[in-house]
Amino acid sequence: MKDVAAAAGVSLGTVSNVLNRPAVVSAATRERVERAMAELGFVRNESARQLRAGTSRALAYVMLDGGNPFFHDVAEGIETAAEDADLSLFVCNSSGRTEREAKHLDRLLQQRVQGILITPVDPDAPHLADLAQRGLPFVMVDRFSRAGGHCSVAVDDVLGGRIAVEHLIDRGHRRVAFVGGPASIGQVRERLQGARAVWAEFGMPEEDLIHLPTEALTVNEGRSAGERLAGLPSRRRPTAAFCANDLLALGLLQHAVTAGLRVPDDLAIVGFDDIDFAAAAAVPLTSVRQPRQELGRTAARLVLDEATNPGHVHEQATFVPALVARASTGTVRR
Amino acid sequence: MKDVAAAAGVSLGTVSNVLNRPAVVSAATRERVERAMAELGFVRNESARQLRAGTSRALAYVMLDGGNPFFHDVAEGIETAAEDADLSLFVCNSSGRTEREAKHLDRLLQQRVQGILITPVDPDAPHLADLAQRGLPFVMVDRFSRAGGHCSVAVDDVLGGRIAVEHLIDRGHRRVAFVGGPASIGQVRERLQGARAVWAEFGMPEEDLIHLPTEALTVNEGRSAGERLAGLPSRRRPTAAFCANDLLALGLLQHAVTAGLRVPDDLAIVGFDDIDFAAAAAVPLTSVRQPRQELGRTAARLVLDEATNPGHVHEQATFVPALVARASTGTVRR
DNA sequence: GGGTGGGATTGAAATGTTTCAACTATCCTG
DNA sequence: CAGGATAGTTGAAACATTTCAATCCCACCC
Repeated sequence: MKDVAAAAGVSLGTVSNVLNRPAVVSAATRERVERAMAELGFVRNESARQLRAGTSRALAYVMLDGGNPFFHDVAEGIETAAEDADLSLFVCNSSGRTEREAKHLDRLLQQRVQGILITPVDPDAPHLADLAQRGLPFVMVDRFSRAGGHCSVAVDDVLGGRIAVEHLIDRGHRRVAFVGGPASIGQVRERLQGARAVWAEFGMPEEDLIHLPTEALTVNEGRSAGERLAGLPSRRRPTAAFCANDLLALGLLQHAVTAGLRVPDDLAIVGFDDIDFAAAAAVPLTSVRQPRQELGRTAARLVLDEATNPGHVHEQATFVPALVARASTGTVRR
Repeated sequence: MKDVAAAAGVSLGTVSNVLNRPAVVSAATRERVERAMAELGFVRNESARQLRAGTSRALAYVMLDGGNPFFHDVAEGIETAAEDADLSLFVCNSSGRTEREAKHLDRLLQQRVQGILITPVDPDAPHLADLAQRGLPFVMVDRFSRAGGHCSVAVDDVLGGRIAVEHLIDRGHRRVAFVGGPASIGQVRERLQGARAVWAEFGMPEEDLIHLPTEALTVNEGRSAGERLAGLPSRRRPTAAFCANDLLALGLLQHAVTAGLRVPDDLAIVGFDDIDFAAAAAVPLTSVRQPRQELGRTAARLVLDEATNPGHVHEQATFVPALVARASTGTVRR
């Protein structure tokens, strides 16, 4: 800026005015300054601006699993909202590892981001409580914590579980597997809880809703669950599976097809999230849709409100999931 | 830092020493300062550090399509390398839109990142030339530009096209479709070029390698290509398709299966990239593998070399793609 | 007791912006 | 023509850190 000022024959303050309050400087000077900037290839130094401002013009989203398209879609939603507010978005990926998450948060704190959106590995981890108590605006995405003291955005997972299993009962299934784990993930617990609730309401025997636990919510784990499922004695073998997310469902689907099972006739499958690959699977996957972009946009809205509005009150936004029925549960069982 | 210094009864300089050269300060003072930092919840201000240092401790990757898992894997590779060098990585997504890419680059320039890795929308866009001429280290990932003046990292796409089509010829196919577009994407052109080269070398008639153009490299476009393919008169209809990437291949696969075609018997399919979903498809997809993480790691290595080593010379790293044969091309045609 | 060496600490400058009170020049009004 | 309003411009302070030359203090040696 000093060089620009010299080149244009004006003071530093004027250059700053051109940048920040163009209206107050005369057209002629403005033009001269702008030409000087172009000639010198001037680029504003963001760190100096930040230092002066005390905060960076950025939000951050720390996502749980970059390999899961679901989170990518959430990030898209956040990004559109951030763009509207003229903020940058830093996207970080904890890959499900607590220490990586902590490292990212640490860095973001040092960057003085305006707010943090996070889908945490563990919603009750102490480093999250630190954040809140530091007064940094933050919003939990797709998770709740017992603690409170912050906003959160998620769908009603219990309801999602109910919808999925009710759909299967509707289709005539009387023995159903719930595929998902580990139980440390709140989502998994709640989806299972919803599943069990409808199951009981329809008067089905408890032991006919079989829980096949997995170690993670990945395609690989879905395949391995498929193997275990195939290994069950045929009179105990479920005719349908409700998977805690679409990656599991895709893995299970793949195993089923390779093993020569017909989907949905031999095995019906319901996933969760409704990622784009679900519709694109060779047997298009019935899934419980979450409003992914909407989730992201709302989260961004909340964090911005917390950052700018002194009268902000924390809010737990809950969205309603919806069943998207496709071929993988297509036929009614006799 | 001022507060910390006051609390610990030392000068600013000493606090800085504790942070940056702990060895020079006596154990007792260090301990006192560290306690003060903990008590006050001190967090280093990154913008001030940057302002002083003149550059941020970060790299950036601007990817072309966040919805394509391929780029996510590349980003993972970059991130591991960045972590080793103790740098942050900013991941941005241009979503294939030039103006968004330009906006991201502009921001990154303002942030004074140490280097930029980019899979550009158009490798010859003027704003990329600007970068190079500004002296900012940057590396093109998965793309080449005619211009030179920078490093790049990619696989040999012509060879990839050769491998794919040779595999199909091997399997007995005599009429093959190439699915991909738009031609503005260098990758697409080169993969097609490789395909045509082997096709000619094996003495096949040119008109039996049919180009089905697409508007983008997405699952949806793959499906629509499937419709066009099914619409061909049966004596012109190919028995196999080589798709410019896996998303197209998955879309095509889905359409084929829904339309009642058997894969690979009625239609064999080869994709490109070997993303995780390829193996997980209901008919596991034969694909040309790119070393995705390796690509990212190498790109990061190159940009760091350019940033730190004054004797740096630009390098065009080329990797060799490999065929991963799976069920979608499983049987030899009579 | 004076001098030396070295470890520990300090103070000041520098980094590139933004902001705001103060200043100048110009024009208008009575 | 004095006085005041207005538009445009300026200068200095502040932001939080790092660096480095300078200083201080102490132990040790002759």
